[in-house]
Amino acid sequence: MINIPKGTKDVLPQDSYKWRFVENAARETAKIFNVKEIRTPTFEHTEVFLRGIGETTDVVNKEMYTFTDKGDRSITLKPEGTAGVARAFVENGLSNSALPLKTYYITSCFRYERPQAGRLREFHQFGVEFFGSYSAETDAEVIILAKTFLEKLGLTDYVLNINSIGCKECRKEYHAALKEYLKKNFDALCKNCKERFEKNPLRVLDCKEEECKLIAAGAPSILDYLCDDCKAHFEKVKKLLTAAGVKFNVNDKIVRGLDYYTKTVFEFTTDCIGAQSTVLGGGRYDGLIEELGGGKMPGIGFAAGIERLLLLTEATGVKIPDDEKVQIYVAPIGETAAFKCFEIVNDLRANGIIAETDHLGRGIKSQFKYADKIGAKYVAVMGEDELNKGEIKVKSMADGNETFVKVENLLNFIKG
RNA sequence: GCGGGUGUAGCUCAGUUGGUUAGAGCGCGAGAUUGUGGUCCUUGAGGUCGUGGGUUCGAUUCCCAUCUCCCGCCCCA
Repeated sequence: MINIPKGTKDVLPQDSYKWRFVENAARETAKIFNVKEIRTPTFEHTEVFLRGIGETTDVVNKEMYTFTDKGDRSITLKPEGTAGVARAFVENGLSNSALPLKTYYITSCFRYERPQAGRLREFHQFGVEFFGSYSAETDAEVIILAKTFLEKLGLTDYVLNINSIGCKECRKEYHAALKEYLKKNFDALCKNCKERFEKNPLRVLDCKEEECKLIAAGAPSILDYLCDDCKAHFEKVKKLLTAAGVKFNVNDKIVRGLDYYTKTVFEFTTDCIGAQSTVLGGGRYDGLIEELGGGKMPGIGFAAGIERLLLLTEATGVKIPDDEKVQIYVAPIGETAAFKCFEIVNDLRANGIIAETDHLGRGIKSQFKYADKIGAKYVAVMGEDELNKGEIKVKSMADGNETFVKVENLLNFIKG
């Protein structure tokens, strides 16, 4: 037997309706916010992610599916959605379109990691990217969109954390202050954080080690170092969210692991699905388009992990509506009747009825069993008698009532 | 990349202190006076007991290795 690659999952026919439920909620939310779908390739030139996500990040350093193709090009399966969309934005000259340009996608992403609860090597994201607006209204709208989406799914067990990590300018000052502070506590830091000190001191704030948490608690806050513009921006985002009735915590310890983020960052987290608690995360990236060779162009977006959302619906008992059931199973008895039933079923389907009939030449009894299993609302039996009279005997599976219906009236009978 | 756990039927799991044909429930198939489902009953199919070595007269059971899946670290959605 050949088995599935590590860290991947089959979505089986009996479960796929749950995925469609999430995807439909995503598309409906996008529609209301006038967000248009964008589809970019599953793989890109590795360069896109090196430049976009940042060469020092863990995602780029140790988690990418990178290979050389037969034309000697370095290709990488997308580990996230934003960089590819940004590349498409630049390449297609979308800065000349009506701005802001609001896009979304539902896509597979790939990261070479050890699988665990809520973490797979191929996973799926619903993501949103807005381009062309610096305004706080845009930040607030993106966050409200995210919340609307989660609400549409019926989710409630989550909290929203927001922070501002400043622009290039104020982050520089903060970095210096943070390093100054960390230097004083350097010996108490965990092994990992000692390395982070040089490469990415911000990440120390995010460390889960007890000693580091203590040190992080006393660290200077980025919020005290924001420049006037960043500060005003963040204040306005908070004000807009509050006015919109969005509950949030300001958490100056949240840091995102992708280099492109600036100013507003946010995470919707839950404690219901294990250690991988972020179900949706994102932020502003005002330097990304330039990094990929475009002009000066702000952007902001988020991505939600579909598998994690599905885990959360399950963990919190969200009721996902059942998949569509077969409306009528047409059961023939004998060859001649089977021919007629095939015709009847075709006709019902042509009229939009979910209809099914025998494929295996089964007896009437097992046809009923089958019809029951697939959840058929009605079973219509056609044998010699019915064939001769031009009728069909329709049984309601819920109450067992049987009615003789003229074949030409069957469609109307089913409809109501 | 590092740690802990796990691996017996499609699924959930028993079991063998090493000994002839390896079990249950669920599911699946067939039947219960041959034109009627969901309950009950009868019956059937389905496992090289994760894989490869080793110990042994004999291993699914003991030992070693390896892989898988699960959980955690790291990181992120």
